[in-house]
Amino acid sequence: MRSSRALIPTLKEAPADATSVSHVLLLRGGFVRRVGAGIYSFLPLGVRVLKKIEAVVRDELSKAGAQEVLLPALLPAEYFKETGRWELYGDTLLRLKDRKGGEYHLGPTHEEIITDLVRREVKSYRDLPKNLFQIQTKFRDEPRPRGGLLRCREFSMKDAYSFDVDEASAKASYEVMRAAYCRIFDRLGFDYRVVSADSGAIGGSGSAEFQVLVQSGEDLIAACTNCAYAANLEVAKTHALPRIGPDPASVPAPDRVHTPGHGAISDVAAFLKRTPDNFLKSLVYVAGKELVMAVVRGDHDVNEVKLARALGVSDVRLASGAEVEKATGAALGFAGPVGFKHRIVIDRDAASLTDAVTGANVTDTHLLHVQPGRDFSAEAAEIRNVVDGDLCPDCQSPLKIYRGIEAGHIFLLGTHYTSKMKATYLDEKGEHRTIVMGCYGIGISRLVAAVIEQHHDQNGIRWPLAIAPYQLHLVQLGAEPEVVAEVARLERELEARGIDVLIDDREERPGVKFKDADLIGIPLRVTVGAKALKAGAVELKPRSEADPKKAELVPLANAVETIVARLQALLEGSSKAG
RNA sequence: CGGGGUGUACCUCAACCUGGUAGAGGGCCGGCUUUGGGUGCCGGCUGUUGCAGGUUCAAAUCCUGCCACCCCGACCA
Repeated sequence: MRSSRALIPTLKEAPADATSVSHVLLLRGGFVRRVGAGIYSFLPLGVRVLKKIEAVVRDELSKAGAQEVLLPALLPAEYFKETGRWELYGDTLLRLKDRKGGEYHLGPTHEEIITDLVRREVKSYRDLPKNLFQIQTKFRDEPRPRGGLLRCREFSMKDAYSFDVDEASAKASYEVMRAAYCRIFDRLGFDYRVVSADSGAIGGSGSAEFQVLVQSGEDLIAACTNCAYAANLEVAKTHALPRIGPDPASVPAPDRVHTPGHGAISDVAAFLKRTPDNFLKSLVYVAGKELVMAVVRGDHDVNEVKLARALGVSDVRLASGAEVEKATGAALGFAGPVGFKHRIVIDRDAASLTDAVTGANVTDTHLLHVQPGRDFSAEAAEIRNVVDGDLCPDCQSPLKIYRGIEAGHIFLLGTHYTSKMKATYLDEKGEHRTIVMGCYGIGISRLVAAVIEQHHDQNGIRWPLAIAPYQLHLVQLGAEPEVVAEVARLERELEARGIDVLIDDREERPGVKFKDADLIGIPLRVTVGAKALKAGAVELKPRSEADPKKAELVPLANAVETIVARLQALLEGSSKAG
């Protein structure tokens, strides 16, 4: 492809509404344009990247035994009504009506639709297992789209669904998909971790996320520095901490202390000359209609997802200042578990504290010498956030906290959907049994952004070869006949070798072309100009080389072979990454 | 949905506070120049100042309402 004929509108300046690196570079490089909040058009370069990612995904999934289908995006309401998700999904579901007033929605995910297909077509244990996937546009009316392609309301997703005769078989299907996902993420050149995760609204019994590790990621994950343990902070566990404080038997009775104006833990700690880990931090939550106090060590934070799970509710919210003051009878900052009249949940590592300090439920007052279990009773559970340096629950090595982008998520659904939708088969004995299901998602368009978040420098994108929009950027400098002829020869011979070449034949100054080449980020660049041609050579420079002057002179006679060899080496390099 | 912010040319922004004919740079078009990391000079095109009301002789500017977008939080591929 020749740049002079292509639509590759690069921008010198970043549009003001883009903040994430990938968003800025996708706009500046001419890959996408914004149409509305969380709605994007893909330009030619963007489409090429999408297609390359899709090709890798299709290849690995078909190797894993999955078959591609294409389900509609426009869906009658009846399917989601059947499983209750018509109500459950809430405002995230994009609903619409047809001319007759019939209720429809745009598909945010397709468990119901695929299950309906399978229950109609699969009748016998002989028909199982099945694994079906599609690559399709999904619609979710996100409360807050952000970061360009990182979180869209319309986005491309690969979703796969497995159907098995029983749990053991479903688990095997799940493991096959997990392995396929690892190969996909390896081939795409990601630095990623597979982490245990909460199943969330999709439901089901187990799940793992594929988290691409980047500083700008919105998810927090805890990963062991020694073994394979890794988990989303929402579910991460730790080995119990050693007890802090003296022998419980030696702790005197609680004693009030005047702490005027010192509500915050750090303030009181400094005022009382103690460290925050001597404190029991007490937060009042509303779970359903019930008030609950969550108690963690002063240097720890409550994890609301874990708290909700410990309480057996779907979510909790922090009580308002007024609610807290009504419940404790004291100003905000002086709540404590001793004498608290509602349910109390204490974090395991707070329960082992002895001789602790807590709020006294009296304004400007704290209690010293508080002893969990002796002075108040509470249910113990792991309800705090894991922090850097906590110990791995499996091997007790230190955990480290990373930030990540959730790029893939796999679920063991069990019979969550199939039982509601009566998707059954006849077993060998002629008895009806419920199909066991798994589902597997990859955010294809999100991956485009994730790649850039992980592969860029101050000059632009650095695509891994496997998904670069073109494999080679041929930069033509000047328009002397010998330059034009050499460019044409390379174009012909390289394309004959099956290489995707983007040729910058625009009438632009060299600086403009080099800047654009760095911005667009094609992994290998060949420069054809009078200067090198005089020496009978062209210049070769990988995008990964930061030094602008460092280019390799390659004699014309070897140019094609050298380029092919370099691309081969790059491909092997990127598939080893991650 | 809570909090914060922004809407002026294709892009980045100024002018708004203190009302008086809407500007710069980049881009784009033309000319000359330059030709290995966004060349320099000259000329040119581009606007219902987000929308609707209101106040005023006069509104980008002040007031009211609405809309859109971005960022931070609660949710998710």
